[in-house]
Amino acid sequence: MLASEQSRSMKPAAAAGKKGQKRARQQRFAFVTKSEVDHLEDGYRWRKYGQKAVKNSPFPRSYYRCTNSKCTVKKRVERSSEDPSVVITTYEGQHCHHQTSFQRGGMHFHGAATVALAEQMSFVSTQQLYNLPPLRRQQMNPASSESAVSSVPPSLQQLNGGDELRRSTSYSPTASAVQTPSSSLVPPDVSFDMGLLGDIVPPGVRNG
DNA sequence: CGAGTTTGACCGGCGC
DNA sequence: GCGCCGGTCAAACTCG
Repeated sequence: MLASEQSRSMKPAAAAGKKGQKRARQQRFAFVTKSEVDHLEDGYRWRKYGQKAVKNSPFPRSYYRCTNSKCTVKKRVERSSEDPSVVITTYEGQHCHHQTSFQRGGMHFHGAATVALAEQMSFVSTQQLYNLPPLRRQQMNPASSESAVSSVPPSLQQLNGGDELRRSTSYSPTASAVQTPSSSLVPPDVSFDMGLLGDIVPPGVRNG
């Protein structure tokens, strides 16, 4: 019986393979989205492959993967311990394909905007977003957690509940002191060629 | 029947 | 060296 358990021999480097270059290869960007649902419809198909309870938050963290075998994009979804209505979504990697399901009538395109935005920002030097100091999970006092929430621009907290996404969507450095102005949400350097957004989000909505 | 979700167990790295 | 924690896989279960 135990043999079956041993037969697992899971993939090395797969489990917490944070061996410097082993990971940290794909671009990552975190979002702070004000939403009641964890799983935001972004036009892509995600498959949940794990869920874990984290220390900083009473809410579990969900791990999603793109159903596309060619796509190695991963998504981490967790709620803010301070604001249960705030969902922190961390994307890792880039989609090598277009949205898979658009015919879904119930799709909330605001989520699509989120990801589209993410893709656009993906080449904004993710490292900049993750410019956080070498603070592991040690001194992760609740205060640090607040820092993450604090990084949320006031515009987020003032959302009324209708058109929140376009303003609540903001990449957060995750517990970092790197305060990024909302205006940076759409850096002028980035060619917002209406790539995905233009396809998903109406011009009016993109009015950052 | 297939795809997706759920849950438990395990690994690997890091901190102390 | 040990313990803790995050991250991933795999099998089982559920729903369409």
